[in-house]
Amino acid sequence: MSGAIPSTRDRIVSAAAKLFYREGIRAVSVDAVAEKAGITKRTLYYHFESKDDLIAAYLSMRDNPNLAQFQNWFSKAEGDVADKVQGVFLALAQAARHPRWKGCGFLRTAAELANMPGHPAIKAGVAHKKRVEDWFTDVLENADVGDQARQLARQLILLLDGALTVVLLQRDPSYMETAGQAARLLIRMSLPKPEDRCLS
Amino acid sequence: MSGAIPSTRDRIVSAAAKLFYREGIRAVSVDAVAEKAGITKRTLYYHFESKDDLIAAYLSMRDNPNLAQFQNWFSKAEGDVADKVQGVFLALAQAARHPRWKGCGFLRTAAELANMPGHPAIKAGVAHKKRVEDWFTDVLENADVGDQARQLARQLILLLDGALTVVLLQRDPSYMETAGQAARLLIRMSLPKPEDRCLS
DNA sequence: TTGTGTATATTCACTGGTCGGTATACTTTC
DNA sequence: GAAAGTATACCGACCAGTGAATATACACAA
Repeated sequence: MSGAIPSTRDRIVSAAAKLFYREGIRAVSVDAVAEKAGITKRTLYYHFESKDDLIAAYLSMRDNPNLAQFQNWFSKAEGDVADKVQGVFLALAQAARHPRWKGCGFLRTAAELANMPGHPAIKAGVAHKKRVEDWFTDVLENADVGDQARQLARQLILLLDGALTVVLLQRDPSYMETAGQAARLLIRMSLPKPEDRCLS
Repeated sequence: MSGAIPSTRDRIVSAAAKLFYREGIRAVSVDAVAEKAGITKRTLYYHFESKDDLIAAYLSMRDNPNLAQFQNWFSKAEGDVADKVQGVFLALAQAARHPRWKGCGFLRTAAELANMPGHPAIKAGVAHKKRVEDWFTDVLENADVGDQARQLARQLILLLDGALTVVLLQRDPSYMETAGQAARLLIRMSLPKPEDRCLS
C-alpha cells in the first residue's frame, strides 16, 4: 500500500519528525535533519523557508495519523461509548510502555515554544487538538449524553492531555489507566441509565 | 519580610528561573543567565557544575512556593472539599490570564528534556508532582472519601496537569474551569451524601 | 532526432554569531 | 596568608542561514 516513492520533501519532513519527536525541537539542528534525510542543508532550505517552517510541517503531518489512531482504538474497543473511550486510554497506556514513546509531539512542542504563541507549529497543535475534541463531541452526541457532549469532550481532552503529560514526566503508564477510569465515570454520569446499571 | 540580601547563588538561580520559565531551557544560554544575574559566566560556573545543575536548581527552588500556592488557594476557597479543590482550579484560571503566564515550569522542562529521563531536573519535577498528589491525598482522606483518596488524588493531578497543558497550548483559560468542574464532580461522587444534595 | 531554453532540484563552501565550558589571574574576606 | 569569589579572555564545536555554481528534467523548435 501507499506506493509512490516519497518525494525529497517528504523524506525531509519524516526525518525531521523522527528527530524532533525523539530529541525535541531545539535540541535538533537543521544539519542533523539534513543528514538524516540524506541531503545537504542547502537542499533542505530549498524546500523549507526556515527551521520554523519545518517544525510546522512536522506537526501538520502528524495531525491525520494521530486522529486516525484514536479513532481506530475507539472502534476496536467493546462496550458502550464510555467503555470505548476508556479503550482509547488503555491502548494509549500500552503505547506509552514502548521504550521510544516520548509523549505527545504537539504538546511537547507547545511547551518548548511557549514563548511564541503565534508560531505556526503551535497553530497546528491547536488545530489538531480541536479536531480530536470535535471528534469526541460527535461520538458523544451520537450516544445520548444530552447537551453535555461539548463539555464532556473538553473534559476528555483534559484527561487525555493530562495523561500524556503526567506519564511523560512520571514514566508510569498506570496514570493513563486512571485517566481512562475517570473518563468512563464522567461519561457514565451523563448517560441515560439502562435500568439499574450503577458504577463499575 | 525575608530579609537578608540574596546570595550570589540565589541571584543566579532566580535569574535562571525567570529566563528558563519565560523562554524555555534550551532557548536560554548560560551567558544570558549570567548577564541577567549581573555576574560573569565564570562566576556562574563557580557556583554550579554545569547548565544541567543550574536547571535542576531552578526547579528545586520552585517546589515549595508552587505547593504553598496551591495550599493557599485551597484554604481560601469556601465550601466543602470538592468546592475548595475547584477553587484551586479557578484561581489557576485567573493566574493563567496573566500575560506572562507560561504554564507549569516542571511540565515544560519535562517536555523539553523528554530524551533524558534520569536528568536531575526531571527528578525534581517528579518529586514536586508527588508532593502535590500526596497533599491532595491527605486533604481527601480528611474528608471521608473512603479508601478512594489516592485514586482521586491521581485523577486530580491528571486534571490539573491536563489543564496546565491544554491552556498553555490553546490559550483558553476556560479549560481550567472545565477541569475544576470535572474535579468537583469526581470528588462529589466519592463523598458521603449529606441527605439530598445532588449536583451543581 | 537533435538542440536549446527554462524551471526545478541539488551541491559545496562559507558566514557571522552563539554555544557550553575553561585557563589564568586578580580581589576580597577572614 | 589562605580560601572564597569574581573578572577577562579565550576555546573548539556548533548554530541557522546563504551565495554561487551545477545538475536534472521536460517543453518546444529546427
